[in-house]
Amino acid sequence: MNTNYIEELNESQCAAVTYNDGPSLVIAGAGSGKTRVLTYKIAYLLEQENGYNPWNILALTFTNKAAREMKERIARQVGMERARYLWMGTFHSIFSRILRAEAQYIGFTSQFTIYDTADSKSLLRSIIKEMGLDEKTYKPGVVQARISNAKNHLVTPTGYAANKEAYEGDMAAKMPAIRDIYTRYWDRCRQAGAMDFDDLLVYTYILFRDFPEVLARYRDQFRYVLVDEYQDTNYAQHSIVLQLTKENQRVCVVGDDAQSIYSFRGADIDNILYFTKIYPNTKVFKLEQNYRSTQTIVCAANSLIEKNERQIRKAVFSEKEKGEPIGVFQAYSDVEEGDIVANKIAELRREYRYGYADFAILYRTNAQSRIFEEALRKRSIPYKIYGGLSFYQRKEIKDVIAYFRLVVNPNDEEAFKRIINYPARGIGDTTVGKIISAATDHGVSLWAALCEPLTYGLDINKGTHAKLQGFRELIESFIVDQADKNAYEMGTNIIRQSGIINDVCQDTSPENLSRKENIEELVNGINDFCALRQEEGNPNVSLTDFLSEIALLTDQDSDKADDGEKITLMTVHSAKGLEFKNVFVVGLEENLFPSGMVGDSPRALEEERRLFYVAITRAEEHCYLSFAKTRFRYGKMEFGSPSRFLRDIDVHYLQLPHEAGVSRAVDEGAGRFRASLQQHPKAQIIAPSVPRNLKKVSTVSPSNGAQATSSTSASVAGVQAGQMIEHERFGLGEVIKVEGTGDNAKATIHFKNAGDKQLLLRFARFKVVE
DNA sequence: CCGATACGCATTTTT
DNA sequence: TGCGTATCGG
Repeated sequence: MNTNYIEELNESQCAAVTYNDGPSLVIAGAGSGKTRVLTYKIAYLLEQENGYNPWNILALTFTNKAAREMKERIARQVGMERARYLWMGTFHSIFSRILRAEAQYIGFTSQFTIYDTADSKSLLRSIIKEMGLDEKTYKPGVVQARISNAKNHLVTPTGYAANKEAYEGDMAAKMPAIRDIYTRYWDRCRQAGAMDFDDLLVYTYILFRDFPEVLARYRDQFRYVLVDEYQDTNYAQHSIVLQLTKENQRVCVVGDDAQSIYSFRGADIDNILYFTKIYPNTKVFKLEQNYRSTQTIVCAANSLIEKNERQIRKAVFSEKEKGEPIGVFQAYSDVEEGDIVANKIAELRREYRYGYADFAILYRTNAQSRIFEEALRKRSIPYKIYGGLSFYQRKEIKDVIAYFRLVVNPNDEEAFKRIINYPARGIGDTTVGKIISAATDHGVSLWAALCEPLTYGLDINKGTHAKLQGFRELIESFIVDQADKNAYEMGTNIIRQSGIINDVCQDTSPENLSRKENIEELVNGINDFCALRQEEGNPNVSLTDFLSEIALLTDQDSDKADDGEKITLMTVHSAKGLEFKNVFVVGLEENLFPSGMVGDSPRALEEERRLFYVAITRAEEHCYLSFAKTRFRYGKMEFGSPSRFLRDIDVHYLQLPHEAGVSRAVDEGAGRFRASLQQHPKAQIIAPSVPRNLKKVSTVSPSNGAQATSSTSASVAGVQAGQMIEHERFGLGEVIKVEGTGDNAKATIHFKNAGDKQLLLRFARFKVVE
């Protein structure tokens, strides 16, 4: 069933989809169907006569979510059999896959650890200490940012040391030792068999640069490369894409320069602005019809972004109704701002019968959320907050994961330091310090030093020695276990035998309870993961598999199809790519939005303006802007003035204040309300100790592995095409076909919400619905 | 090795 | 203000 591209796409979309003779740049205005173009384009490439095989296509995104959604949409068009072989994923996940396969070329093993930003900061902190540098001058965060910046520009320690500009910059910042820190950091990561997020890019670049035969292999495989959100790529990403595509020029990048808001993470808007200079034969397509917002919203956003100097000019338009003007609210205080917004939401709900999920409150900084939480809670309006700690960043989870990491890669320094004395086993900082210096003196990993204390001249007493060897034996026993245990069995084992369970179960204080629940949730997660992989036909799911899966996962990904009817509270950054019927952009004050950090940098100011542009263009039907004249910040009352951005929007599209008549509520309660703040949203989805209704997973019983849980397998035997089933994870779906028999029986199922999947019936957990 | 207290500091965060 | 880290005392 070939897609009818002309009918389902508008003219410019269609042109962008069907042009594939050379490099192309698709400038996709907000709400213009960017993802649609990308998915149709890939489908088109697959469906053409003599078209591409799925494994010939590399599609890079920035989030796992985007990759997953796109893959599902493509699967709907060309079928899962083909879609599953596409190379589609984030830069980081695709590159880590390549690096694991080619690890030996660059002196790593395929088990290398991925350090997250906390790991890398912690390593930097200890390096700074070891070097005897002043931690006030060399703040780990600042040092980390500089090193990250260097890596994003593909500057290695050698290059950095030789780089005059960098050194002068460091001198000016009174941090001449950064180049030495960088060198040590680099070596220590290698010693630990670890890469940080930036390294995944740097080493991929180096791999391709230094081993032309490897590059040739991938270049030949990836006959077409597509990149989403190109405005957010950094120099390293740009360079790798160039390595892969310079020769055959089959590359298509999609993005919107007006939505480039991640320069603080190294994104370089010049990549998109000058793409046509790098690929001189680029054909440029502009998607200018906005299908999301009313004309008023689109025009207002246009009038705003027009004030930016650096951009690719385009004329975004909407053919939806004109809509209402953008309302501007002035509040006397931050608290009143919360009241105004909450009241307006209630009013809109009454007037238009909107659901709660149709509303979003967007702010510049996370700190602003509290005021709105309070206002909404006072009125019993349900809401959910995005942001804050992700599941995998919680301390207790990181502790458990550290065990996993050390078992998979004993050289992992950060994991080692984290658990050498957790749970407490009498190995203090002094001992760890000795291990570190012995290890660095001899150029070996901490683990190596621990295993052979004599060889590396570790000066410790008998008792300590015994404790260290006890730890070694513990980890080694886990390493041995790996051979015949799957991730779930390993996980439960480790938690029990390491003493974590005891530690957590000891006291029954409320916050400890949540720690326990989190660990249970993690165990459930491992179980789910194993089950899922088994359903997909991979019987042996190792701890390594689980680790490489979660290293690059973020909270946003664990898409808990949960909480429906709630108002969304989030930063503008995290709202990118989303849309809501009604959007409130709040805190439009100087020094807040635009952020006070922009100083007098025009580039930074323009980025703030783009951020505001992103915020406004999230709205489909109604958009409101608000500011407060006073606001509590850092414990003090501050006076603010309306954001200059309010004047950037053509007044023609605005409905100006409205001295909203809510001032009665003024500052009553401006004091504190911290006591009763709602828990982190994550808490709501954490499994209660009693397993979830559909699920039948025991976190306690041993040896229950991830084998099919009993209740379902009986009904599974007689599954046939045409039946409706309900899967524990994917929900409702229709059986398309069943192939194979016995243990190999496999069903293709079309899920309403999860797309097409092929599941091994032996493991599949679902029941037939009448 | 843990707890209490002091200090400093503070955007945004796709990986 | 309120959190996370640093430091000191038991």
